[in-house]
Amino acid sequence: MNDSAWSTVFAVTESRNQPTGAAFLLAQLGAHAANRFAARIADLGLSPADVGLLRMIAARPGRSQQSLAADLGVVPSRVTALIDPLDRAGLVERRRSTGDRRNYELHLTPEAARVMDEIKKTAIAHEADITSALDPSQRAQLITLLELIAADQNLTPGVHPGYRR
Amino acid sequence: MNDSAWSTVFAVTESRNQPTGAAFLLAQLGAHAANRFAARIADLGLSPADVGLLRMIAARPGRSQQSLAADLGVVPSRVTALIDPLDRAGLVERRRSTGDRRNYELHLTPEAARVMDEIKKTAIAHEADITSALDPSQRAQLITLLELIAADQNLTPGVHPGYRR
DNA sequence: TATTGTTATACTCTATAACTATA
DNA sequence: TATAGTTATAGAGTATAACAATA
Repeated sequence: MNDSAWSTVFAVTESRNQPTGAAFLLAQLGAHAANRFAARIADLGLSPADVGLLRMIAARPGRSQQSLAADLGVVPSRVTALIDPLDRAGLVERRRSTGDRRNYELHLTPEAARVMDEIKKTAIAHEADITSALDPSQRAQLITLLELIAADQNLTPGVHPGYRR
Repeated sequence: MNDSAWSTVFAVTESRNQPTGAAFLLAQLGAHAANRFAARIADLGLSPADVGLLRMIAARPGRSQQSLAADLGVVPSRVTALIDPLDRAGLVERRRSTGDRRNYELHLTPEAARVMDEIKKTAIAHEADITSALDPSQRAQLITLLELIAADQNLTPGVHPGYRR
């Protein structure tokens, strides 16, 4: 579904030509921010899912595919498919656990470390890009308001709801 | 991909435990707002796409599937699949155009008019729900800041980017 | 020959279930 | 028997291409 289509989905004020509510603006800007980030990391040959996986492994090296499946909320067979390309790309290494030879210990390769640096640079550039219209005071104000809403909506700080359903 | 997964995708500040950037908050709240709206209209037996289609037809009754395809940014065969369930549900009527019998003129049924009322109520409740943490002045402030960003990012007012790619 | 809409086909994403190796 | 991971299969969503009816 493209731009025009989504505009009609979230429209609130039918009396005017354009939807103007805060809910619509949030959905519009949120999708834009997510799309822009996806486009940026696509230049690195990665998908948003790839970045998530790499970060999860970086945060806890040696973790199993099962633990990843649990945290991701997907079935184990899905993790196989998600890790395969990263393995083939030489970014993730599957090492048989010495203690329990049924499971793998997932590790990032040295190459992945270089990629993670690029991802970090990309994330910082992305943040600057998205907020470039605001001065520092406005940016702080925006974050305050957004955090008020996030708390009110019972969103876990730092946890993105994804796009499911 | 679920909550925890997405949190790692957009993380900006690796030195802290949580991502805190405005870009992340926008993506988080935008996805939340879109998900909540989808959940609400699911109670009406509709998908976000259905709502978009109904609104597009309501805004220009008699329009063809081709024009819908163009505005939606999808191929004509996709429109067939999108309209079919709405037709079967008795919400959209395909009338052969008398002038050019190749195309249909799409119209909403009286039943659809009742559904549109429900959608409107839902959208208003949704807006109130999402912004319930803010007082009127804060809500105006938020909209101002979001509109600054939207303009800076060259987003067409009232046009949602969708979740493509 | 060009256009509107449908059908057939294929590709991607994801889940369920059966299977292998290990415990 | 239970667990980690893989493979096989199926269903949803969407695009491409071939087709029928009409122009």
